[in-house]
Amino acid sequence: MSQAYDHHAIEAKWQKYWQAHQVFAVNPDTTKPKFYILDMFPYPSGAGLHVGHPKGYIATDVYSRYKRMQGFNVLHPMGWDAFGLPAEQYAIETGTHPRDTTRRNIENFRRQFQSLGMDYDWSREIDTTDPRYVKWTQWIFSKLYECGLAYLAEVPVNWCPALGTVLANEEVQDGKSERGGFPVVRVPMRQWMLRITAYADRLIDDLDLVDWPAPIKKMQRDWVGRSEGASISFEIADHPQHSLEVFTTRPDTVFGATYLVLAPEHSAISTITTAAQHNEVMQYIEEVSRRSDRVRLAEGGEKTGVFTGAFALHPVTNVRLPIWIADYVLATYGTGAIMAVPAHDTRDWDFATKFALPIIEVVAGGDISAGAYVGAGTSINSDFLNGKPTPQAKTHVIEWLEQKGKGKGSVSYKLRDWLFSRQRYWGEPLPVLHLDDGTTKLVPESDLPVLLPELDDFKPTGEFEPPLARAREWVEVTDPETKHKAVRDANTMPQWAGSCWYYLRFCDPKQTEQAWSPEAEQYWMPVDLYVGGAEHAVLHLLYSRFWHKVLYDLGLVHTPEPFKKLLNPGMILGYSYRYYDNNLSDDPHASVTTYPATDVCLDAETSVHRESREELKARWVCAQDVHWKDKDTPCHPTYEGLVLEEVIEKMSKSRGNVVNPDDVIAEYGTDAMRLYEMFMGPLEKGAPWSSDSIPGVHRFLQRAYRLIMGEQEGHSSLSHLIGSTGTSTQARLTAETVRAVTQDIEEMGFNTAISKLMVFVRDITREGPLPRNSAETFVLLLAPFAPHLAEELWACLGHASSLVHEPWPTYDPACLTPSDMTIPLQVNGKLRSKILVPAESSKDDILRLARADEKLLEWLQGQTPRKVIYVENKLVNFVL
RNA sequence: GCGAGAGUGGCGGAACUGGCAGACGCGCGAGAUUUAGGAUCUCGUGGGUAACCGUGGGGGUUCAAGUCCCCCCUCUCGCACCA
Repeated sequence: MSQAYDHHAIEAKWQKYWQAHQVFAVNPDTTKPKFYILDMFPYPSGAGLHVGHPKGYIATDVYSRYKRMQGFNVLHPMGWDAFGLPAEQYAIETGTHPRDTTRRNIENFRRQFQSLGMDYDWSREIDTTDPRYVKWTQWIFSKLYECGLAYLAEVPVNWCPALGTVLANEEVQDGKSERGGFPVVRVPMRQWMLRITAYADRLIDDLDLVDWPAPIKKMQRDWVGRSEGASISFEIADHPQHSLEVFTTRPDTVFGATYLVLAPEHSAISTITTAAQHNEVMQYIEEVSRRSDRVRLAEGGEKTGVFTGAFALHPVTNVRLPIWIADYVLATYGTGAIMAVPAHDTRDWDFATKFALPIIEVVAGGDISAGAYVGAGTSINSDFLNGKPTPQAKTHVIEWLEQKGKGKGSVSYKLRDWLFSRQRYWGEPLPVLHLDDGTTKLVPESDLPVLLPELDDFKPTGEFEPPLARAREWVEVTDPETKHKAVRDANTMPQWAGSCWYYLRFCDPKQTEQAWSPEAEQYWMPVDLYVGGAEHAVLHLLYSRFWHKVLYDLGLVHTPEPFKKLLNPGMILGYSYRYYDNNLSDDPHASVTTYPATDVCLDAETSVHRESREELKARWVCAQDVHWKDKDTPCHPTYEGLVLEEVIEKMSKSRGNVVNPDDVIAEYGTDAMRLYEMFMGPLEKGAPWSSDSIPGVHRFLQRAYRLIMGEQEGHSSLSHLIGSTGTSTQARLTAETVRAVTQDIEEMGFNTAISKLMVFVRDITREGPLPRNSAETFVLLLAPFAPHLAEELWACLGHASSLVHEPWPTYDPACLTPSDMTIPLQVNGKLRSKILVPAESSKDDILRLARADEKLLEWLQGQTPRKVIYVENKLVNFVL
């Protein structure tokens, strides 16, 4: 007996059909209502897609197919964020040009997407490395430059010698590079910066305009980190021409300031440090610069610092306050200097306690001997502020400082300007010329794009010189205007650049005269639904909002925000199997001792042996290779008796827990794979992949196939279908399924929508043969989830063309009313009986029937209920 | 440490404003039909012999609590000296 539902044949057939008939091509008719649904486009990595990736893509595919059937003109595009380090790393190792690697990877990704049956309009495909795209990325940079939002600055950067490049703060974790885990040191360097801080307030305020998950909004607000306070100027004893600016959010505590602290990088240090303290200070600064963040972290916040020998004068009392240097003050926040109020700031309290500095209480309400009191209260020991509650004290002291010219109200942000240069090859060159006189100018728009020079060797130079600098004839040019010698900027843009505006290019991807036409932008923007991982909660989403706002100010886009609604699909995780060994250097010839996870514990961030404290390294066994001693005991395949630890974590090659969608599709088909990923649970929730559950959804598809095609094998016979709408029960189930599935899709509740389709297939033929109307309705409801099977069934039902543009089914609400209903009867809130009553029963009818119910009477035992609660058409509760 | 979210059968998960806890699926059990298939169908499946007990634990509000209030525990994810 052959399998009736041949997913291979059906899926191949319809994917071919869709492509041949261009059914997903965007409709140029701009009078129709539009819906722009966007996936965060992927970086086409060499590993290809694993089953964790498609979850969000499948969800948008379901939703966009649904919207299309609802009559919307849907824009659902896909493209490639194709610049990036891995292709360059691969080029360094193998000499393969990143362009070739990228092209190959893109082809593989496109093939995988197509095999998933995605409804993308491939004619709108974008590749950020395409010169036709790079041109406009550079053009937008030019706009930023012209607006004064791009500037060169000497800033301390994260230099990673192993990668030969500078990394953004976000790419450094615990003092190591996020990619590769190489050590990172801080070095000053001349860099392009983008003035995102100029938009700080709007990046916070305009969050009110978008429908995003609350946690993401909060993360963005915190990242921008606006805080209001005052900057106060302190004169320095014996240096009348110098003063120190500090920023504080608690100017009301100014009378509690007992010392000042400068960040180790503060520029005033060399001026004010006394001869006696000079050596100690220099030594401290040197020490701090060598200390990685990781070491700081391990110290658990223990304060360190050194006295400069200098004193500042309190702006009100003129008391001499010692000036210290400590690394708990950050150079990059506020003014890099603080007034320390140990009584009311935890960090200052710790520091003052350690170095025996005075602590003066100036806000009542806490116990200063036990720790800092950081709450609000009434000012004390504070001269003209005494008796004032904190908010008034703040306002008052700011007024006083402003009058005396010793300070002013001010706002500080955690957000810093965006470091925009990378010393890499595989990125967009910055369209800038450096002239002899030290000035810079843009490459004229007519000369864009500035393309990458061809290189034979992609290795970083290892010096503070980008790989592009090696291409001498590319770097050395003549300024087309002045005919003077000039050099090209040899930096490239960070990977974020391309993804900052791709959603605009999708509106008009083939445009050659401009980045996008105003008409296309006007029609398609904003993105109605944007779906992608929460890992981009701050960086990508903040950067692209920033660019968008600049473009908005220039009148190039018509909405202040690019993404109306945002959704973060949860990650699909994998089971991986872990043990440890002591081969820290990965030496293949070393003699290695292995340990099970039970022997290992964590010391700060490092894995160490529970007893010997020897440092160990985690190792993983590929899931397929695990030897199962019994069903709960995974063991190492070769090291006898080594029990592995089962961990659920993000899928990655290094963990050996990757499931390839190609394999799943080959076995169960795309429709089953899509259905499984949507059925796993709520979209936003992460869950481990479990291949065991796929046969379940595959069975459902087979049942659906047989339901429509009939039980007969070999040939399709639809003779079992009846023409009418069937029994009232069948009509109701059909209407109810339309209602429920529609509502669930609207709410992105795909798992429950699928369960309702399952109920339909199970129950629709209980009372009689399948009515044609129910069959067609069901096929249309199934279409967004299992589009290939649905198309096949639709065709078999006698339709000549694809169902992609069929109207979404509707229902007659009158059909929903059942002829009777079950009313649960409770006694004291506990379910005791149920009665079946006609649907149109009144309250009195129901109560009368309830009181007559035999089971209930037993429970009442002749007592008269003290109270009877009736919930309309829901339940009756007798309270004794 | 701070912030956010989540704890429901053997498992993934349902349950709109408080109103029949466990939809649907996996797994498991029984049967039917079969006899080389990862097949199909039907029935059953929270625990307990029962009364009863059951949504992380403990209190509370209510006729009625997974849902509301208070306290506590655990897990996951962000942030981490931001003055």
